[in-house]
Amino acid sequence: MNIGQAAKATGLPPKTIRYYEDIDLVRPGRDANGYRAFCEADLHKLRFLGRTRALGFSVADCRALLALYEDDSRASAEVKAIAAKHLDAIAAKIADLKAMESTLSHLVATCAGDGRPDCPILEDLGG
Amino acid sequence: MNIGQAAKATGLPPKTIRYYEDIDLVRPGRDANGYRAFCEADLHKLRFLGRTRALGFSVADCRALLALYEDDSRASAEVKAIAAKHLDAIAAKIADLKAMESTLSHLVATCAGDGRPDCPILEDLGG
DNA sequence: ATAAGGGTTCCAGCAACTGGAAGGTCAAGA
DNA sequence: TCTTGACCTTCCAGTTGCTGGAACCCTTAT
Repeated sequence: MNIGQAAKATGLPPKTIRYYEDIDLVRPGRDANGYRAFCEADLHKLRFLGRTRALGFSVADCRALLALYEDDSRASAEVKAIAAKHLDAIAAKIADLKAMESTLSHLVATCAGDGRPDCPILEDLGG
Repeated sequence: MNIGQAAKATGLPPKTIRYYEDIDLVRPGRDANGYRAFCEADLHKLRFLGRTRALGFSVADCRALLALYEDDSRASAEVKAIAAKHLDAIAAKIADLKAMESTLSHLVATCAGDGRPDCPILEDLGG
């Protein structure tokens, strides 16, 4: 199976798949003509990576999770630790964004948004 | 006033201030010895940039907002448009993160996190 | 024969800094 | 006076996770 087919099968762009090979996340074989040859196990890994990335894990975390996934003697505590830490990071980001949203929505609400120069948004930003 | 003083006065790291000069967001003068010389207007700009960046605006948006700030004949509609668009982007990010948080918190809650290999997190990620 | 539509590699660039190296400047203390 | 330490300068490289593009090869159909 070519990279194009693998891309369709996994939902990842070909460029991304090449990149994942480049950083050794996946190691497809090669056909005689030099084309990458993806087997089912490769596709499975790629889908795994797609899901972990979609959950916002860093590539480093994805690598660690993949290694744990393939290690039958893993301790689930290791997995949970990575996930819990990421969950904290997500919560922190949400809090940051909510603070920005709160500030900004107040400002936007009070700005007339017409042709005049008076602007509470800029007044606030200017200090 | 040196860059170190300016950094303390604005809360921005010296490296960041140099970077902002590099991309022409601010243009401090120079002393005879080659050191940057920041005036009050420079500090004011830097504080403005610090606040806009803290609200999550891209540097491109910050540049546009700064230009509007310094343009007495601006229309507040332009400012509001930029801010409203950013507000939408923030809301979208929050939604994304909340979805991740929801999925991940369920998974984390169901994982024993002990020494055994059984792991609902990995089972889910594996498909 | 050729054209379209795959595939390959490698290099550059994005955002917004940050770290570090190599070196110039300045003020204070022995 | 010399030196030490804390500044400052420039420039280059690295970060994260891809993405775009150039130049070129392979396969299949017309």
